[in-house]
Amino acid sequence: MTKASLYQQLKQDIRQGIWPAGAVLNQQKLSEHYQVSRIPVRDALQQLKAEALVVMAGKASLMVPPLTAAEAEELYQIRLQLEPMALRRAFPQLSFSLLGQAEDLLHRIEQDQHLSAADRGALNWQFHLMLYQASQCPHLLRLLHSLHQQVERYLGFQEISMNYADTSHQEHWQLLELLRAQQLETAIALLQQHIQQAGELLVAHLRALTK
Amino acid sequence: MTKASLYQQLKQDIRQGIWPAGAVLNQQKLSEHYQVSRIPVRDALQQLKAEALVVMAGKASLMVPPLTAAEAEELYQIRLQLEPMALRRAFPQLSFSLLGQAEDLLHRIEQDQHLSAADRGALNWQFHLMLYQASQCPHLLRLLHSLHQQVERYLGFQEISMNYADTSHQEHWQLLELLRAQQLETAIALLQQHIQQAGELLVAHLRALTK
DNA sequence: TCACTGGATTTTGTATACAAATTAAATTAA
DNA sequence: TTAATTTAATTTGTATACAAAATCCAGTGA
Repeated sequence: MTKASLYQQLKQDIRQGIWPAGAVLNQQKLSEHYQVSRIPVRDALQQLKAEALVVMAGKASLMVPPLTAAEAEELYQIRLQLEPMALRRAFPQLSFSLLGQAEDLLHRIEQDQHLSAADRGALNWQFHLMLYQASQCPHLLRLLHSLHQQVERYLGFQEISMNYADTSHQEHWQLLELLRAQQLETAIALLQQHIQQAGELLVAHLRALTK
Repeated sequence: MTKASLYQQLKQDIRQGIWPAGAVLNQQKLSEHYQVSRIPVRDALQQLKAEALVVMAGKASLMVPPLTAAEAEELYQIRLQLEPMALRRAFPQLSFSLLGQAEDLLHRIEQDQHLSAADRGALNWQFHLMLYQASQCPHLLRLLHSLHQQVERYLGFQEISMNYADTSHQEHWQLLELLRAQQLETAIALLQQHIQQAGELLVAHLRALTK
C-alpha cells in the first residue's frame, strides 16, 4: 500500500461505506486496517480533510461526514453553476476527434452489459469530464472533480440511478448531437436541465428517507 | 509554532512572497526555517496541495504555483458564478443586525487611516463573507474561501488595489443599500459587475507585465 | 554538441518512540 | 439525579532514524 494509493483506497472505502457516514476515523485503527504506520494515514487524512471528504468531529478527531439532503442540494446547485461554464469554455476547443471519443464512451456504456451502478456512474462522469477537459481550465476542472467526488457518496442509493439511468443516457446522446451541430446555447440548457433533474431526484429521495 | 499555525504561517508566507512563485518547497528547508521537524511540515503541505496553494513540480517535489493571467481570469470567472449564488441564497436570511454589522465594517475601513493594502483587502473580503455566510451553505462558503485565498496571491501588485480601492468601496456601500431596499436582482447585477471589473483590471495588469 | 547511462547525492516516504492534547470515566458536591 | 471536576485512558502531534525514491551530474558514446 503506497502513499498515493492509500489516499485513493481510503477515498474509495469511504464511498463504498466501509467507513460509514458518521464514523470516527482514528489513525491507529486505520493504520492497522491498511497495514501501514500512522504517518501515511495522516497524510491521506489531511488531503481528504481539505477536500471535505472527512470533517472535524470535535477538537481533533475526524469523521466521515453525514449525508444530508440540504448539502446534496447545495452541491448540485454549485455544479449547476460551474458545469455550464466548463462546457461554454470547452466549446470552441471541441474537436471532431474528441467528440468521437465521447461517442465511443457512450457506446461502451451501452454495450457493456454487466456494469455495476458504480462503474456506469464512473463512465458517465468520464463522458462529462471529457467534454469539460477541453476547456483547459485547471482550477475549474479541479473543483468539478472535487464536487463530483462528494456527490458520488450520495449515489450509493441504487434506486435513484436505476430509475434515472435511461433518461440520463439519452440526454448524453442529445448533448453530443447538439455540440456536433454547434448549438451551444441549446446544449447548455440541456445540461442545466440534466443536472437539475438529477439533483432534484436525489434530494427528493433523501428527504423521503429521513421522513 | 503549533500545527494549525504552521499551516497558516506557511500560507501567509507564500502570499507575502517569502516563498515566491516558482520556488520549490523542500521539507528540510521549511523544517529548518520554521524550527520544527518535517512531520508537521508535511501535514501543512498536504493541505496546501489539496487547496492548490502549492502544486507538484516533477514527480515528488512541490512548488509555489506561478501566477498566470489565464489562471487569474479563470478564478475570477468562477467567483463570478459562485458569489452571486451565495448572495442569492443569503438574501432571505439577511437580518437588519447583520447588515448593520456589515456597515460597521465599511465604516472601519474608512476610519482606519493607516491600513496596509493587505489589511484593507482582508476587511473588504470580510464584508463580502459576512453577507455570504448568511446563506448557510457550508460547501459554497468553503469554495469561496479557497478561491479567495488563491486570488489573494495576485493582489500583491499594489498598483491595482490602489487604483480600484475607491470605486470598490463605493460599490460596497451601494450593495449594502440595495440589500436594505430588498433589491436583490439589482444587487446581484452590481455584484457581478464588481467582480468582473476587479478581474479585468487584474488580468489586464498581468498581461501588461508579461508583455 | 547532444543524448544517454550510471552512480552519487539529495529529497521524500515511512516506521518507531515519545510528548502533548483530547476524550472518557469516575468521583465529588450541589 | 445532575453538574462540575479531577483522573485515567485513549488519541493525536511531533521528533528522530532509516528506507525508498527522485534528482543531479559526471562520464561515455554517438
